[in-house]
Amino acid sequence: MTIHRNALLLRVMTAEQRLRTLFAYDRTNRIFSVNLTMQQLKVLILLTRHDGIPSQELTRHLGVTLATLSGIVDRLVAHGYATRTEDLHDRRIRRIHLSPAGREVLTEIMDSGNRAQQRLLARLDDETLLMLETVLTRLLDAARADALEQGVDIPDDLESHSH
Amino acid sequence: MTIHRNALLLRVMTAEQRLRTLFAYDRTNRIFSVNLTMQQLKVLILLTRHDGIPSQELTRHLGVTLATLSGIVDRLVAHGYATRTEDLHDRRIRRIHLSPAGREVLTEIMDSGNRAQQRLLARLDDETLLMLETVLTRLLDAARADALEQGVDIPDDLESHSH
DNA sequence: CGAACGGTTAGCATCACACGAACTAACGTC
DNA sequence: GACGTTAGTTCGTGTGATGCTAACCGTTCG
Repeated sequence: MTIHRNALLLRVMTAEQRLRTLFAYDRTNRIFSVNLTMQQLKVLILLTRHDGIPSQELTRHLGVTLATLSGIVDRLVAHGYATRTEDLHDRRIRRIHLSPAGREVLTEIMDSGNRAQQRLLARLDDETLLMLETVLTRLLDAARADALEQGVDIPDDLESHSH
Repeated sequence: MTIHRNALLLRVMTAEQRLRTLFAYDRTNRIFSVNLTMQQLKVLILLTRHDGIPSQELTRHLGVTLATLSGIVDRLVAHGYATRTEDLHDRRIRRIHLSPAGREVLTEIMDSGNRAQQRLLARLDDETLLMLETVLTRLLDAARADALEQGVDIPDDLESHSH
């Protein structure tokens, strides 16, 4: 049983990998049209998981000084992708937030294969779609259980939608 | 029927989006540790779909001159991420190839949520895994049909494994 | 009040990219 | 073979982003 299960897991992961390969490198990806540097992208990614993070903490994640980070954030703010606010309890602290435009551009970059994938979904018969829905629902349940075990934050919309 | 199907498609896509959100912004992503600029990353992405592409075509995709591209490729070659070869029929033409190291780093960047995803798969019961396998197989079939219709190249390992 | 802290600014250096110009090798046509 | 065109590389120049240290200012805390 375990051997069969391992083979099954492997088959699933291999198939997934292949699909991902097909989608991941879509050259219509937003990354080709957006004007972001790597450090800017890294900050945006960090803000997705830690919106409102203080600058000091960002410097630790990025491994740069406050002076450098200040410049990076300046330029993100100038692009409209991030905003700065003062901490409520300590006015020295600047909290850096992802702006709606920043979130949007990041979503577009990360959703690189979405359009192609939607084309594929439209080709599936209803039975397969229902199966996929079941699987995804169980995966989301597993994700929530996993997150609980890891003590990891779950995005609000994920959590509120479970009920 | 169509209304039901549309609702089903929407549910599937929404669930997928949620899962993707969970995985996409993992800050252990290789992107935080690799020393690549955006233009270099773009070239690597392009090479994944068009390995051995002539320089001239790369300039069109990137929207830069040959002089600029030459520098970018120089640095990718220096990093060990790409190689240059001469075209077999026209010795003026340089074909740019993704190196194994280049492919590896790109795979690591794109597979940002892979470890977390494997943890989730291990939580699924066999029935769900079998359903997932069926779905993925059908998705791959759809992908191949889609690619044929679009006249798009399929990576060799995808094609050879269908038989 | 003074020391410590968080963030910003200025100055400087480096790197990558971007372009046009110049150059060389290669190709195709006459 | 001569010639015009093409593909790519190199060079020089300029720009922007990043990276650091030092100085500065406002804020916090003992």
